[in-house]
Amino acid sequence: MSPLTHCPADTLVVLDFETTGLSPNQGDRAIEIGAVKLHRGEVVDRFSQLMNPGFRVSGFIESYTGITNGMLAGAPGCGEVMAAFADFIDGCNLVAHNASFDQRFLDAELAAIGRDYAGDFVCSMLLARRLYPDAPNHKLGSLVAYRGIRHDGVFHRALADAQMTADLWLAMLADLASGRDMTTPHFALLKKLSRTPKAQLTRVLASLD
DNA sequence: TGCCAGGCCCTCTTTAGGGCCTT
Repeated sequence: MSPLTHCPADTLVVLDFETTGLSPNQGDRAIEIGAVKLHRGEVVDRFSQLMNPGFRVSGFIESYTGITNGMLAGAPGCGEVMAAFADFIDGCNLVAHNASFDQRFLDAELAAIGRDYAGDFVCSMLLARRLYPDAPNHKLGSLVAYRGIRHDGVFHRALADAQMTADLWLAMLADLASGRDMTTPHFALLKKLSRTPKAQLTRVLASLD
């Protein structure tokens, strides 16, 4: 059976975690997952859920995310939420901003419940560094402003950040498609571009023409 | 008591160091 049997190749999930800190290896856990499922550039589904990590989050995290210990007290545990999320992604390819961060938490939280995923990860930040080298910086909020993407002013909440990342992804796809036949998702191509050394980028982009 | 991430990228590099980005 193909790993993408349940999730077509032209469907991908853009996701974002809010967490208790920076490293699952240091005991940090996820506290919120938000995701937008895109099919041929259109939003077809969303996933948004707080989850209780089993301990109190720091004041910094409460302030940074707006997610309070009170909000988490009534939330389901990480295992229950992540099981549902594993069903949601179900073989889809995945996109996140600074994907190495979200991938670490996805790996850790799914491993904790004996689940896995089959899709491939691409990092929107690495791709943005290639496509927008003149941006002030490559933080998600800065890129959204740089590219003129509309948003609702909510930052550092999982679904809002996932939606902005999805919009940034589609904007980058549109910029790449300018003058090119890019009617298909080209997920593998975008992953290749995001990891192309700077010195080779011009040649790779030229190969698309 | 003090410390505590990790992958990618650039450069004053490659026998390394430091900034960026995520919470």
